[in-house]
Amino acid sequence: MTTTPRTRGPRGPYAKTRATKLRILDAALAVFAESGFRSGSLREVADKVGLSDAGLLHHYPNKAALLEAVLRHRDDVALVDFHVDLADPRAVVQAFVDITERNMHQPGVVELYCTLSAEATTPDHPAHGYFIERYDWLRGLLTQAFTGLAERGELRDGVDPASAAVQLVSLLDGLQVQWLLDRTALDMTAEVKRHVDTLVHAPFVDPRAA
Amino acid sequence: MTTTPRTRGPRGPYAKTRATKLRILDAALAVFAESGFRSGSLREVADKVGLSDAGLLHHYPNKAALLEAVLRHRDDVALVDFHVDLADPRAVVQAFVDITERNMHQPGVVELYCTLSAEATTPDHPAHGYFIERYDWLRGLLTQAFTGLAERGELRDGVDPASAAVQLVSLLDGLQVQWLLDRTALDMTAEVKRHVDTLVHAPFVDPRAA
DNA sequence: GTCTATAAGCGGATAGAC
DNA sequence: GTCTATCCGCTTATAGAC
Repeated sequence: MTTTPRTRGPRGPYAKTRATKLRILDAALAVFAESGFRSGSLREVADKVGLSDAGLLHHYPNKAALLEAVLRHRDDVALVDFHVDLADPRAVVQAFVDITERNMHQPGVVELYCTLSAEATTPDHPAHGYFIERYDWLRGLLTQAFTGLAERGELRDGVDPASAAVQLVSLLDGLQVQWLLDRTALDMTAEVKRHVDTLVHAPFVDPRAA
Repeated sequence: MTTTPRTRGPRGPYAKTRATKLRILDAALAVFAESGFRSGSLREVADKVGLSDAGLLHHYPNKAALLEAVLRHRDDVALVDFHVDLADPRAVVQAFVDITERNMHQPGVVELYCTLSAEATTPDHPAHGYFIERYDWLRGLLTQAFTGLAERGELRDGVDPASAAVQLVSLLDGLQVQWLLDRTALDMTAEVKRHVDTLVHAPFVDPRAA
């Protein structure tokens, strides 16, 4: 008794529902990015899609479910682009530079994570657990990468891998706030590159160029 | 014709008003810190103080005015503690380490700036201008300090003062998000010290210890 | 699958009594 | 200086028609 999930496939059954859901996720991303989860309203999302409130709630049972869907969808999309060999420390670090570069061309996504991560620091926020896990994962990934670099003797003396991981993640987040406030104030990619160069024995060349 | 400002002085006229206003500012800080400006409600602030909504609005004409008062008050308080010789580059950099140390003992204040700065990245936010100016000021202060260190040959080779300024400010902000999410995840002060040590020729001793 | 109607509540802000 | 009363708008969510 195998039941095919009927929402799968671009042209399968429920194709229209699937398309609507994607449009809803896009609109919700924009609204939550600009106003956060608490202040962003379902009505504004619905208006953007051309639906009524009730129409929207047919697809996602409530507001928190919609937020979770937005975050899960972003993760899915990100994972498609971001297929990096986790065993290659240089590739992992380079990926963070690349992501920064890409982020400068999608300010909406930057705004989403910036706004939500701050909002979600309170324990009762629906995305609180999500962000704790996310940062744990990011720190772990980078700690492993820096450890790998250290073993190859490519890390500058006195640099602690776990510490370098925390600091790189912090740098990315902090740069985003200043960049969102004033996009002429700084060049995010350049700053991240410069920072990485202070950690790793120069020159840190893109491993894909080899 | 000199008119004495009657709200001045701890025991002068309107002393009660002054005390009430301070209690309001404390309560508002807590509410805006936890929920941000948009989601935080005047009612919650009023309840904390033991006032009605209307009673609160007698002291501050509207919500935005209350937020501005909170931020201005925080600046006043901070300036009292933070009287650093701006001509001494080491003292300025050390002050940022000290502030981080102090912040770990007042998470409410950290939450306030973390939440509001993210929320205020949208141009229509009442604190948008405040945060643009604040970051400009912080970057300028640190750029000057790092330039001074460079002139004395105390900056590591290849470190650009303006870039170091942006990165230190970013690091502080980013650390705060992760710290608020999980206070066991990292030691903010230790990370800031470590970062400064990678910029300045070690050892970077507290100038007050000399 | 999307709508209208409706419930039930909270939001900021004003007017005027005390 | 603080209150009560009130206005009006916006919020999420449900029920049921189409």
